[in-house]
Amino acid sequence: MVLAPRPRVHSRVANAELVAERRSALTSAARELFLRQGFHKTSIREIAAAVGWQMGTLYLYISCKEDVLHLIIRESMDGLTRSLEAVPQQASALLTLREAVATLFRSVHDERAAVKLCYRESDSLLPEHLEDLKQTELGERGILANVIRRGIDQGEFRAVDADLFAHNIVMMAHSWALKRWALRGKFSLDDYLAGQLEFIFRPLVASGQAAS
Amino acid sequence: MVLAPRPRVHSRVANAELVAERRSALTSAARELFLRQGFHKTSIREIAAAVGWQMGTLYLYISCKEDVLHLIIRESMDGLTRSLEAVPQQASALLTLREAVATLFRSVHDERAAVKLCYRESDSLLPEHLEDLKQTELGERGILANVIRRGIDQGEFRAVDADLFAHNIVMMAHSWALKRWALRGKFSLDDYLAGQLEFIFRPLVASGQAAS
Amino acid sequence: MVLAPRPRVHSRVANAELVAERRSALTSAARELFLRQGFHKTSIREIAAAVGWQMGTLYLYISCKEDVLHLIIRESMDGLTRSLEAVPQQASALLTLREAVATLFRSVHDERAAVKLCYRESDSLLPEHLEDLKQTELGERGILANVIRRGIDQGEFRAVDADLFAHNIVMMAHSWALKRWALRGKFSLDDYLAGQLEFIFRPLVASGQAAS
Amino acid sequence: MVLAPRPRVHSRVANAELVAERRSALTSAARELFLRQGFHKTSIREIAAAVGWQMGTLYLYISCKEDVLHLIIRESMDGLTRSLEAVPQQASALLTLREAVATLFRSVHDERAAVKLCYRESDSLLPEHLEDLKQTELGERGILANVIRRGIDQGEFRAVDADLFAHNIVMMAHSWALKRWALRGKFSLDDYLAGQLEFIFRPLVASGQAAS
DNA sequence: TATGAATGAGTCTTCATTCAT
DNA sequence: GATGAATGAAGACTCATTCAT
Repeated sequence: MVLAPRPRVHSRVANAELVAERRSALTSAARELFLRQGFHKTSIREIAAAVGWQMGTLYLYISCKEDVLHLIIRESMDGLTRSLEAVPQQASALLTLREAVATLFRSVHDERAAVKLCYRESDSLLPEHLEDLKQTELGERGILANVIRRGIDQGEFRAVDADLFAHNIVMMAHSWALKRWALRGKFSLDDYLAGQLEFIFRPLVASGQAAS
Repeated sequence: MVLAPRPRVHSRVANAELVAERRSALTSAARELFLRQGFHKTSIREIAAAVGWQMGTLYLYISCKEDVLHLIIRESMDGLTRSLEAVPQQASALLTLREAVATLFRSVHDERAAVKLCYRESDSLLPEHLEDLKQTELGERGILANVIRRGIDQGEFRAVDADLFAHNIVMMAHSWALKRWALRGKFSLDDYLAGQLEFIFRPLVASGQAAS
Repeated sequence: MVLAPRPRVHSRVANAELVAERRSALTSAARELFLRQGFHKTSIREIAAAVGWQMGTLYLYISCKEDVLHLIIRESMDGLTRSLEAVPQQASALLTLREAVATLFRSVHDERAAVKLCYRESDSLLPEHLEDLKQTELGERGILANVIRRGIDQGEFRAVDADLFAHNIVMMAHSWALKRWALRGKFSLDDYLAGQLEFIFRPLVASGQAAS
Repeated sequence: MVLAPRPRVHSRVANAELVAERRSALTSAARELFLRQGFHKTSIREIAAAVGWQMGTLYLYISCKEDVLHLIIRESMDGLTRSLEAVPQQASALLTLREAVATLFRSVHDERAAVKLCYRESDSLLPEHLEDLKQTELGERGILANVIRRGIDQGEFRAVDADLFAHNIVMMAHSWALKRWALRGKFSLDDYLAGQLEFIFRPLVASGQAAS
């Protein structure tokens, strides 16, 4: 499959280091604003003020408001993917998957602001940025699905639908960011992880006893 | 627990029947617009035009733009709750839950437009309307959790965390609306339901064999 | 030849009389501003202030800044065409042409503001409005050319190129508006008309003596 | 009459040769842009990019955007004047005028881009630059008027108003640049020249037969 | 001489809401 | 109960120009 090249955000400034530095300041200021008041209710002026820039300076580093959202989301999603890819592939698919799930949950927890933004504001993204986001998410799911497939091949796991299973795991992680209001108070992140691991491994391991 | 009274949308028109009739026309026109282009990108003018009203008329039946969103979401969510409450409580918790899950998935499928709106635009709701939405969702989860608890009490189910389990089921349903782009093409609704039932009942029934 | 339908300026207001009245106030205020400071240097805010409206009100009657320019130009050009069409067709082509030229010069004098705008700002017009302007100008030229052709057919005029001749007459008229700085001081409008009539009829009448 | 000294465009660079060379590159790049999209719709950034300079470099050779327009227009108009002045003064005023008209038409054809700019954008010029342009145009008209006056004095031409006549000739030339859309398709430049010569000499020569 | 990041006032346009009729 | 013209603050984005390096 030929993937479209990942979309780039245009900058009027040539110096790549400077661009990276400035954009980092930009995203961390804007992320907070977007999360607090949403993309549409945040004005470009507020963003500039939050970073401490003038309006014109802002537009040296982006070309439209949507770019800011894209930068925030991409930064988080890429970090999340990298964490997942960094999980070492152990001989045991089960142990690998356990580690991957824990990593995923923790990353989503760290990036919960961005994850919420993805669900709330993805329709504000430019089409190519939305497509990029979808591909990234499919990539993450794919990493999990591959571990599951390996476990099935190795006889560790029952022959479940790996894609659907991976989808469920991703949604478990995302819902920690999306539904904190419904979970927080009852669960800490570790509680939540432990609880969900039970539901993940119970249907996966043949004997019915979850890995502990 | 004392619940806040459900918020009402103020109307300048006295005749309750007329109000209901007009609002029904309003929501069905607006739902489509909101889904297609989002709440913020849809102007109140477009909505009026879509229903065939003048601007002034619109404001006889609502008091602000956010009311329209609330009306749409509440209508769908209430319908969804009613469907779930209508599922008959059979002696077997397992059969009851099966039926409830199927009902939930099908309702979410029918109301997928509104479900997407809930995730995308819930921050555009007025605070009291958002709170109402959350309570409604907790109510749905509670219905499922109660069936699960009954199953546990009756010895049909393993002693899982009923709330967390119910939460997972709700997210499975919602993700059918939220992630159609990632599932459609691989699954029909029935495929999806069948696949997820496997994952639902496998960890629930003691022997490890899913109900079929 | 099939002409494109004349472009209409969209208005959000239904009442046609009101639209006409408001637009008349609009154009007379904007004409002066555009003439004094040019289209680009005149802000839409200034226009609104000059008519005594709020910004929103302005956009009830036009849909973009370019519409204002178009309204001004079309109003003048249409008036000019009507004046020319109103010149009675006498038996003598020569007398008819004399009258038409005088009418044209006087109309251009009256509408000199708009004529200057046409030359200066025509590139600011929307493409369809520019095309409309060109057609209108060709129409005016055509009226003169037809009289000339009739004179040739009737043996009153020498067999000149009627289109080119009409073009020259139109440019004589327009240059009264365009080059006042180069003519005024030396010529009054009547002087200018008398002088140009000499140059118009000298090459036209066979014997060489201009009509007086 | 004492003329104001011709306005100079200020440059921060001392080396006169370098300035001339750079400005030549500047005007040829900007002329095209201005003609294609107009003065106001062309940004100083686009101009810099078209010449291949940085923003700062541009401002070493001009002091404001209007200077660029002035440089373009003055360059063309001066060339046009020089062409006209280079026409040899033959004994026959008629032959001299013929040659001058042909030269004028051809120069305007070559410089039609700049001529259009003069009419469209002259109001964007700084006042002193506009005045300079007017003086230049009056100078051109004066050259023609002088030939006509000589012809009258020598008894070759009828006693017409030389200034008005010269004005008409200039407008004939300019309208080739301004109204190509209305003439092109019917006339080549040579056709147009031949046709207009007829109208020029017919009222000028006593007997009524045009010079051929 | 050349660079290029920074400035900040300014641009056109939109839109939720009101109220006299 | 219905109308629809009017409001005016707010929106995103541009751009000629400068100045420290």
